[in-house]
Amino acid sequence: MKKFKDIDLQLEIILRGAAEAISSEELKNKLRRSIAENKPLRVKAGFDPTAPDLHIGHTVLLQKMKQFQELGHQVIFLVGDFTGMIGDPTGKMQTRPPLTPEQVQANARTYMEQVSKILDISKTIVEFNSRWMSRMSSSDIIQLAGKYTVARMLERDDFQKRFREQRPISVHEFLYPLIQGYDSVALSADVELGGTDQKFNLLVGRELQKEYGQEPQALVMMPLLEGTDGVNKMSKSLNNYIGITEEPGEIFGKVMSISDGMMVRYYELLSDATSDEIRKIKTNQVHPMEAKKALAEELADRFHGKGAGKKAREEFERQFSKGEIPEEIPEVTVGWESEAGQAAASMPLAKVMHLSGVAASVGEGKRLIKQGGVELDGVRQSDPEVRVGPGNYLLKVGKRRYVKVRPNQK
RNA sequence: GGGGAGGUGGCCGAGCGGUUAAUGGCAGCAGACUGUAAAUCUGCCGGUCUUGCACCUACGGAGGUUCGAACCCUCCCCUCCCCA
Repeated sequence: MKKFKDIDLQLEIILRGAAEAISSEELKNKLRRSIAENKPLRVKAGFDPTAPDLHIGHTVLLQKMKQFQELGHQVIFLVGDFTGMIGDPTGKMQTRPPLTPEQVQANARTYMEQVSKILDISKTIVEFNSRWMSRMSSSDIIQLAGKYTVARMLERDDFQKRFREQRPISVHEFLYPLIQGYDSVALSADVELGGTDQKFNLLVGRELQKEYGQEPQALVMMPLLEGTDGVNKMSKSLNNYIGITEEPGEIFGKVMSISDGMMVRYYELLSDATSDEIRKIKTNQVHPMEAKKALAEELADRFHGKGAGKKAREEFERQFSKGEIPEEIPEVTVGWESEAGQAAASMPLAKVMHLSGVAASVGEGKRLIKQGGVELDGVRQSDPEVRVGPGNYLLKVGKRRYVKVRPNQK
């Protein structure tokens, strides 16, 4: 009974969806040896401890880790708590405030909770790079820094660009790739997984492993997932993300709102669909909307358990295909009070909207009414000054926001 | 150590003494069209109310000059560049 599948099958699974591998030849050799020695590969992937709220963009990497795991390899989930103090210079050049050990622990727990939706945690090694980094002395660090040259450091696109444009590069930013690379040494990684934006850092890992007498790790790079806007990479700060802890209906809805082009990409990077199924979608043999619903259902299921997707889908169809009101609507209690704290006979609808949280301000409420975006008990409102007395109301704002208003009168 | 540039609404970026709550772009929101898609078009886009060309808050911070300052002066904080 073989523990590992044969090389070509493994390789095919590993490279599926990957943007680049360095090199597939090396990877193949490592797999061959793994089979021969009946020894799993040590597969490392690093995560930043500052943002414990994962979105589906992060799961591209996690899916890949899961595939390694299912192939019988040892996956190492590395929390870059030490590197977090530096802040990866990729893209933004802001140094981040260092996290306290308690924060790191708390974040790590949250991480694990979310990651367990994809990975088998019991088979995952979780490491913190502070374990070895915080023990390094200044001279150790100087020694580490001595393993790499400035010229090579400047090969990095980001540094090169900033150097050319005479924008600042802090010296400590050079340490980031070195430490990330050293992590591979400390973990004796056979493979490192990362986004394409990590290419330079991953390559440094290979160099350092050579310096420290290890065989360089193979690299598997996954593309960065674009956000729901279809343009920028998915990120919380751009508010174009789909969080994995979001409600199934929310996940379903957000998937439905992406463009058809993005849908194909999401299929390739997130779905368990076979390449044959994906090809059918690409060639329009499936109605794009149907394909999108299937994807939305798959993802809702993944993060909320089997069945959640179907329920979200039914809810979605009721609300949008049939135009019915949703089953579950949040209720908000609103107090009808005048400034003096007395019970008021009536209040502007716009104010009710503000108090119930569907409008950021009374002014915005009026604006929404004026623009025809507000329905009260199914009747579209047009007068921004309408007043309503205390009572139970069903308020609809825009296409999808519903709220039930309950009075709270003293 | 010396010299210079700059900090404006979520972001980018105009304005440089008085109709400036502040041009424009992006993002966002609403409407139309749809498949809650894209593209497109339209409108909105600091807050409050007694809806007035009203009041409050806002152009890094604190003072000052002025009838009046985002715009001028002083001090402070911060960022960046050049020379050494």
